[in-house]
Amino acid sequence: MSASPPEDLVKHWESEQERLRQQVVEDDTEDWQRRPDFLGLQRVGGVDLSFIKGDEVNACAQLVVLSYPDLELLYEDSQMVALTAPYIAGFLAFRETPFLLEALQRLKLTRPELMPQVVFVDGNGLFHYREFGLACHLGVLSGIPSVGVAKNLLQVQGVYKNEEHQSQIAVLQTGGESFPLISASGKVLGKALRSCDKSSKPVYVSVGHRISLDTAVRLTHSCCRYRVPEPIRQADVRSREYLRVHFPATQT
DNA sequence: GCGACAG
DNA sequence: ATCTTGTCGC
Repeated sequence: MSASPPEDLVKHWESEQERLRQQVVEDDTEDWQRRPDFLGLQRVGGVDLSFIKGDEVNACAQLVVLSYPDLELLYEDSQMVALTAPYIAGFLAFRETPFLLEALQRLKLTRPELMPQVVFVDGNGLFHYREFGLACHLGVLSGIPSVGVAKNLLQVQGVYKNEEHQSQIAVLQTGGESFPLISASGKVLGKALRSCDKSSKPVYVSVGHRISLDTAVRLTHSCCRYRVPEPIRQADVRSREYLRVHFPATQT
């Protein structure tokens, strides 16, 4: 048996994304999503991976569940994992999804009553080269409503990080204001959101699964104490803290 | 060859 | 993702 050349692996991944893309539900499927105050929403999840400096393989996979609307910690799980897939822009899901699904599975087995009603993902959803980013991937494979929130703009489908984009950002004055990210074909793939009053740098929100874009943007804003929505921020903080405690930097 | 490149 | 201290501002 010989390993497939990297280019063959990428071709396989592309076809897998195109196949799973058909299963994405871009609409609100839950009652709480249609309520002005999200009445009925009680648990929001966040996932993230943090890495040891200079180590491409070992990472801490983190899942947190926060209460809504108070955003207090209900559950957290940190697990060291060994990644196998490399990071390739557009294929982040093949690197991270397996370990995020495992975390959700552990929660289901140990504390099923704490399963989140929606999960925030560090990365894009439909705002992606083939409209199937990490948030869609995790959403479809888990069946849980998901939202993608990227901290940096991915130049995709005719959306450019140019002066026009910068001027659109400059118009956003207060938390909650946004503008659409429109593909060359005219579809709104996501929105740039000023997530709080304090930060002028927007986050990029897109549909993962089982939620509409407008609901995803509104929910993201309602989960922001700082620029990054609290579920993702907590997952990031806690996974890095785990690494700091368990893998202290080597001193010279 | 040059630029882009979620995390 | 991570490399990295101080610094300006509320």
